[in-house]
Amino acid sequence: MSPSTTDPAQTPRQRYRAQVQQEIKQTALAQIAEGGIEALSINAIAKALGMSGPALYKYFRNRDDLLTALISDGYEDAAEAVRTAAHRAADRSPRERLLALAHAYRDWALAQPHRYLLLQGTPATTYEAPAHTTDSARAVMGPFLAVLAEGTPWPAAEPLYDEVRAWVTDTPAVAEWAAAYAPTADDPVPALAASVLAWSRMHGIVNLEVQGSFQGMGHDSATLLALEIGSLADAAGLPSGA
Amino acid sequence: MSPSTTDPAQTPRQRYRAQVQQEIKQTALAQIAEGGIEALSINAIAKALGMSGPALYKYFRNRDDLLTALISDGYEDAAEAVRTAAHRAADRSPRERLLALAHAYRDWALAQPHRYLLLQGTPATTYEAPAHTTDSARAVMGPFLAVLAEGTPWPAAEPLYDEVRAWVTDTPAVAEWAAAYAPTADDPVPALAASVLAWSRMHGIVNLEVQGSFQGMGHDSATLLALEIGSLADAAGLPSGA
DNA sequence: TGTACATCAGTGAACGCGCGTTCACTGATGTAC
DNA sequence: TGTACATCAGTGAACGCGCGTTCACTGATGTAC
Repeated sequence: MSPSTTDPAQTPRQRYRAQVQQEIKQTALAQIAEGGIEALSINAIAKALGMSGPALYKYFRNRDDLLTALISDGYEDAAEAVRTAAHRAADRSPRERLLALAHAYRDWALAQPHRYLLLQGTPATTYEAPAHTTDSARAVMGPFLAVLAEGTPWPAAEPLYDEVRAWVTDTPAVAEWAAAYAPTADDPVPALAASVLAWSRMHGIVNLEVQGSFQGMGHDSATLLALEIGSLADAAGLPSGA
Repeated sequence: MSPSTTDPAQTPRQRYRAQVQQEIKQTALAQIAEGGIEALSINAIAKALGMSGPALYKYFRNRDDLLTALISDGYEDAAEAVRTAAHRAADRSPRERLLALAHAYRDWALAQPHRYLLLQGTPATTYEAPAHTTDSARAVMGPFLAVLAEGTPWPAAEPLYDEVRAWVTDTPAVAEWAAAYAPTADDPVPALAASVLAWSRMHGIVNLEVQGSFQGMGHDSATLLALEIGSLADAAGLPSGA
């Protein structure tokens, strides 16, 4: 939320510029929170900030540029939230750490649903997702991989192994990513497969919750998440002892 | 897709009216397929059909009305697809039937992603979901419940039971729904809890796939779905024999 | 320290656009007697 | 069977609106000598 609060290497002008840019993004988020992506309007933001419309073009090349920045920020922020949870739970058991990560992600999503939907909601067709989105998603997923690398191969997940292995060998970026987050594992495939499972289970729950689809089904999603991620942890052989 | 193709009880005028209404909806879907919900425009539809803009107001009160109709149709169609799969797999084992339902749902979603996103994508904030949406979702979920009712209570899912039980007792519509799809079960709660799990697992996978989030993770979602729903079937005690 | 110049944030007018929606109307189709 | 009337699909003009974006500009801030 507050990157580079004060960087002494910046000139006053640069600092001012960064600050206004930040204000624009915040106002944009407020608008999206209220009316969805379609409510994001350059002119309306300018008005809210007491500027003329064209002034914003000094800060963002166009509407898509602004949207891209918001999405990037969102991924970074989510990754940060997950990373923080990982640090805080560092001395707990792997099983508990995995649960902590999942709950942190959910909490982040629920605290600012509009931002979550910016990342996971319907992709705007006009807007072309930049390539680095994939990297950003991996930054969020990384800590999950790291924990799951402490587990053991898992017979039931084997059908996925071939595909996941092909993925790793075909995509250098993935190999690097796996090496970064699961450096001790001699074969990252089982942990990667487990990560994909964790990812889809977690998003299944959080998506439905954020979109309100669970309103008609009276249950606490936290319980559901604990159950699903917990059973995954067990299946993946994550130690639960202290 | 083609409700009431020819109903002899209708006057010619009514038939014509129904047909034009159908054409409008089809054109609307085509536009959404191409440019997302924000591309849905009364005027553009009229143009595509060779009519003047205001003519559409003879068929739909306004834009939201049309959108509501599209969503209703979508739910009905999805429910139909799931029901068909249930009938076709009627003589297979419960486990295989559950898998068939899930795959049918996924297939439906992948065949027309824009329609799926209409139901499961980001809710348009301007658009207020009508109450009967919940009923429609239940019509899709029903067959899953019916199959899962053939399973056995499942210790690991017990944390959910209390919440689900409260849901059933507090909501008459849910009790009715459960009675309709799981009539033989003396306690529908375990099957309901299992349904919620199936629902979230399935949507986790399908959502991510439809939104393209899985592009960067090279695996076949069908495998993933089979794995996740299969393990759920096992855990829920669904017989797999013929 | 003072002057000349460059940078750059922000303005106001203007562009063309497509949107949803209303209104009074025309003319064809169907209905009642 | 023919005539008078009602229904209703569709039109064209018009409404006000907000949008993204461009352009030539002003005036303040910063920089170089």
